Amino acid sequence: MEPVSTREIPDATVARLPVYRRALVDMVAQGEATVSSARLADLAGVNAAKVRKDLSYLGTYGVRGVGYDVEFLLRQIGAALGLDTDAPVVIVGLGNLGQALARYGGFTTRGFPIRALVDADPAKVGTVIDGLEVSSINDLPTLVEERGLAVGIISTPAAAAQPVADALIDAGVGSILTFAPTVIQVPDHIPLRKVDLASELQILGYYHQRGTVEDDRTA
Amino acid sequence: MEPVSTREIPDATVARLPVYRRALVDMVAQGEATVSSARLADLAGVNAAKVRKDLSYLGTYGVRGVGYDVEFLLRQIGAALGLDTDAPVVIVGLGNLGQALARYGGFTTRGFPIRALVDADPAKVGTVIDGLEVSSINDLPTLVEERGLAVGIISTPAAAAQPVADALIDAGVGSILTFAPTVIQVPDHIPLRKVDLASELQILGYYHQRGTVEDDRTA
DNA sequence: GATTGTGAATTGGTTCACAGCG
DNA sequence: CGCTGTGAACCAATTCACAATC
Repeated sequence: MEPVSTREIPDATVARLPVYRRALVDMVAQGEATVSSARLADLAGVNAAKVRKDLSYLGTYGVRGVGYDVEFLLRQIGAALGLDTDAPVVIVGLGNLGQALARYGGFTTRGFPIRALVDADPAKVGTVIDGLEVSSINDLPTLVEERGLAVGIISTPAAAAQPVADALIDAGVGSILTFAPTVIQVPDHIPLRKVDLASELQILGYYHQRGTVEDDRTA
Repeated sequence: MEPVSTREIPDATVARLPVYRRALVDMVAQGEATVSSARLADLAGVNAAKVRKDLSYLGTYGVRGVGYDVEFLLRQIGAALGLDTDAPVVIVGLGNLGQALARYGGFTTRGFPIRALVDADPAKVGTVIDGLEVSSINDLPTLVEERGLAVGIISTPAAAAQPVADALIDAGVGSILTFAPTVIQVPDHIPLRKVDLASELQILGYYHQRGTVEDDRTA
């Protein structure tokens, strides 16, 4: 039994794999059979050397003088990302954002079906969003067990985020994606990603200002 | 007239400034007057050396043996991020996500008021979301001029994202935040940030798999 | 005595450039 | 001949560790 992927893949590479993956999905749809690093780089918005180095961490799957087999590469990337098996998702916090995420098709499409919705507000518990009934946060342990929930999405206000994260981890959820505008602490073995909408705008603000500020002396 | 901030701030530092900023806002609310790099590091989920180095790019604002003045530091970070002046936002694409963003309070709070909503679907044009009337994409140039729109948020399907980005830039919008699951190309002088929900989950998938995979040989 | 500010060391990531191979 | 795979060179970011100084 070979392990599916043995080597360590650098973080920066891991973060680009989904982008390559999407480009490859499009290429399959177009019926293209092989792809060069230059072409894939173009579709992914990076340079060709980076594509080759990134892919080399997965294995030596290219053919010199030819390129990479599109379908094969797609499977390898999928395997590296663990997309072979579904990872059911629970969304906690059904405000504007949480409800939008619940209805958003993009997740379910590949490997991340939304299988539970949870909110602290008793008025929301029992309502149905996009065909799923909203549960109480107290039911998390049962839900995780019964539905095999693997990923928790936190879309609560900042104040609730840390207790919710704790509850998710206690209940057995294995990784967390948070939209709450606050820092949350999780044990080392729990992968955590953070999407912070307000921060994104502020970062843009910096570069915008930099670009538009007149030079003091135009010497 | 000194320029507000002259030196180049590293990208990684810029991305952390909003996090420090939020911690400082909380501290002001708690009435704390000074903060050490260690404490701020704790609140921001990073280490103290990083905080000191990051802040040193803004200027030498600390006092040895004491720490940083909370309010003063907050103002300096705000200035570095260009938060002194509002940057009105237009949201293009009012599906689930776009509508949720339109109603999401988090933006408006600090410096990024949502001032226009745009959708390609004629059935949506003229409807009102959270007090704002939805406009046609053809009206972008007029809207940008009349409302001083500075930031465009793209929450359209992938296929529409590039033309929408082009239209935003043509109309004079200065920076772009995109949620569309595709690569977009913009001229060098336009700051662009990308939030990709499906990718985030896939990245989590990698680390989850890594952590949970049994070692081949448990030697 | 406490805590900053920062050179120096280290680590991680990107890019170059070319040998290797189909 | 074309394109990959990868050492080597380069650059950016992080961390260390300690002198400066309130």
